[in-house]
Amino acid sequence: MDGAVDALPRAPLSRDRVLRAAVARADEAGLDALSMRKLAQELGVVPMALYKHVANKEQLLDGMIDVVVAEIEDPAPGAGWKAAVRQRILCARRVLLRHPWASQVIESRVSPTPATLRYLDSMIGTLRRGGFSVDLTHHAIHALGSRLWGFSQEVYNEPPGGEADPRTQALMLGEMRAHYPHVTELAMAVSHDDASVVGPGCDDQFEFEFALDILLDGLDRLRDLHGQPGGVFAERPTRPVPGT
Amino acid sequence: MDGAVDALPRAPLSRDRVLRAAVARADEAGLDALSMRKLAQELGVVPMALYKHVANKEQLLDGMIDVVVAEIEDPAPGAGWKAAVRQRILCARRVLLRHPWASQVIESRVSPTPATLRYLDSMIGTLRRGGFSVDLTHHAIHALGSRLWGFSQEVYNEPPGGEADPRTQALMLGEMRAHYPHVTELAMAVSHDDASVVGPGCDDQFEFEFALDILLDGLDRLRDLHGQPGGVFAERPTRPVPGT
DNA sequence: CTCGCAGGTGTACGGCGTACACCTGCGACC
DNA sequence: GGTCGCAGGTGTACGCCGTACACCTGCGAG
Repeated sequence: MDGAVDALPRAPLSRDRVLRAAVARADEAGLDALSMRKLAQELGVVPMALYKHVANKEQLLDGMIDVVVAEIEDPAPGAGWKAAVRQRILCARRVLLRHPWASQVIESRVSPTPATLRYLDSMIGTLRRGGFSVDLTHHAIHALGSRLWGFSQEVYNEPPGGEADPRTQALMLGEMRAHYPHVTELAMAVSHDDASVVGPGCDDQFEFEFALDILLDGLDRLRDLHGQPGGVFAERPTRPVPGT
Repeated sequence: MDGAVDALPRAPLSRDRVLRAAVARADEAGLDALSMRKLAQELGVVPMALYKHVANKEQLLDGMIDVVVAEIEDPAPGAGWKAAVRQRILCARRVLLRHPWASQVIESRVSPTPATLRYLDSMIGTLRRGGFSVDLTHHAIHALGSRLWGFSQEVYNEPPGGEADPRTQALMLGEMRAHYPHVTELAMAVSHDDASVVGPGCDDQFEFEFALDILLDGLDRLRDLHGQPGGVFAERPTRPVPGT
């Protein structure tokens, strides 16, 4: 009974296999459904086996981010800095839309992993070659913030209340209009084709690019001021004195 | 032994007391240190007692955010839209710096609470009175994103490796320079006064205002285009057709 | 006087991350 | 060819978490 029966003796684990399985599970079942125990089960292995390949759950998450960030393609060479940055960030966004859990995890990381450093380095390089001073580059990276990684940190998409029957919904609408008239006006205008206030209603991709372009245009303008004597962001501007 | 001894029979719980205690604990011990059990213990009560005042932990977090957001002061009346928005957001930032855990919690909320709606409503109102069309207001809110709440969603502040003895640190610096030259250049320039690459080194407040001003200036420009015939963000512009 | 109910309690369950001791099978080396 | 070490998988156990559910208790309304 125990001879050559167990046909597939199960491919051996490896850090890579663990990470890929974790990413897959998070993709299809969400981040909450990703526990060391469930992941181990999915790999046909006892939970503690994972710890031979990742130090702990934090490092698992680090590794998962590395996998995801590595999916962001290199920029097409030859374009201007703005097109290159824009294209790359939109690519990052496409990647992150494939892995909806990733934004939350990226936010929670405390120190960068190799793939993120590679990405950052390349992005910084693009700006520097585009004529940005070191300092302006620094500010630009901060200003882009999470948009660098392709997500936008939306405020609440969902109205309160969720779905309810139309009658109470109409009632809630009245409440809303009374207490938060401006929010209501905006929500109604945005979802003008829908009958109700609910639903995403707004085009996330548009909003993302809208803000991205404001930032890129603003940075472009500042870049042009660079270099002239006393220019705003010439190399080594005086930093504001700390602690005032 | 059990007469009038237990001098303070403990003030009765209330939703408000629970929320304030939770905020206090998170402030001083961090979000990870906030569990229903610990919170109950701090209130001198058995864990399940809390559930008479909040439905579950999610609702506890919602309530905590409400407490924090309510601390954001109303704008001084009479200023222009830009000054009003700017001042209010900087106030929000001061509040959030007092409650470092709050940004993480805000991000994780799924539907808004009363105080956040109040805040949003007021912010939208300021923009509308400042001459923004409904649509441009909508885009503006999205573009500001988490900056509305006073946080900026920073990319990693901390370099990899943490603190180590100077020798290995110098070694790591070499590694860094080899693999990530642009990141290293930037990091060195930013922390030019420190001897090492580590440390925050950069002025978060400056970075925050830098990005904020780019956005506000960009929005201002778009606002000026409004209203003229065929203007970019006149009322009811054609939305990009979805799904292309 | 009693009845109901808001508010506090006790016990228990299932899930989590992971420390620690253990086993096992394979490749290196004498 | 025998031994040894060690990488990799196992089993058990601990302490923490959120919270369901039944229970008690004391107070104000009737």
